[in-house]
Amino acid sequence: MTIAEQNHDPLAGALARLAVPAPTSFGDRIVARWVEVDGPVGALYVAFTELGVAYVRPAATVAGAGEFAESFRNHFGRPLRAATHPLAGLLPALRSGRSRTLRFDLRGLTDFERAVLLKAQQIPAGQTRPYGWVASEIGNPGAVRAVGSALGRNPVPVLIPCHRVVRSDGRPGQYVFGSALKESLLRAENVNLDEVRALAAERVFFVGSDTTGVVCFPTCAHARRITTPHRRGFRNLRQAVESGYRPCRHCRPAVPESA
DNA sequence: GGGCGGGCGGGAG
DNA sequence: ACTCCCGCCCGCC
Repeated sequence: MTIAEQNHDPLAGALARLAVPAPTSFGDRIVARWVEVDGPVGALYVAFTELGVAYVRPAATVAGAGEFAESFRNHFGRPLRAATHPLAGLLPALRSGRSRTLRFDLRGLTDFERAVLLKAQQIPAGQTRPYGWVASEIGNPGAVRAVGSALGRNPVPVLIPCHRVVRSDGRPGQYVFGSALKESLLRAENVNLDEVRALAAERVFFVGSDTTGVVCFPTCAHARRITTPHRRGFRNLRQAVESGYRPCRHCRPAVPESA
């Protein structure tokens, strides 16, 4: 029986009006859609609801679209069907590594988890920040491991770039899909992991310019512009501040909590 | 320089 | 509500 036919039946019509309160099509309010798109290091399955992107998996980490849809149903309790075309803005976001204008459906998450993900989203492509930085920035400087846990539950990896959150000793750290994929993602956006590693071997985790007196995380766009003769490395931020440097306003290196 | 415990939020009973 | 227990950690011995 169609909606039009129901409308000729007073009872069915009344029920239909109760059951369909919103302007968008009933189907799209229940059924989420999925697409397969090219990501920076291979294909991605991307599911989205009426609110935005809700679930992302690298195609290589699931057996196929069927398993992806089943996993989505388990997590979100609603069906998933193929979309005719990708969500607007999805492909540009993947191309640029910037997802700030893309909409996400993060309703299933706690406030803490959302705060962590929104902060991770602010890390520019090609740069990294430590877990402790995310914790400080969201106002919970001690919640470092909780940040790791929250990132581990990121339902929309790659798009919300939890792979840009790394260990403070310069190593990439763990990743939902393994640290190898984390490294690949970082290399794909031209993070110089070899340089970071070389600096870490010399216990350098912050880089400053002796002309500007500004100290940055090594991957900060401003740190990369410092010419070699003026580049100065620091083991920790306290050391830099004691030498008269101030934290960069763009990458905002945080004071170690135990200092 | 590797191991250890502090530390916090979340989730399962 | 109140345990536990765990985690993409951190910095200090």
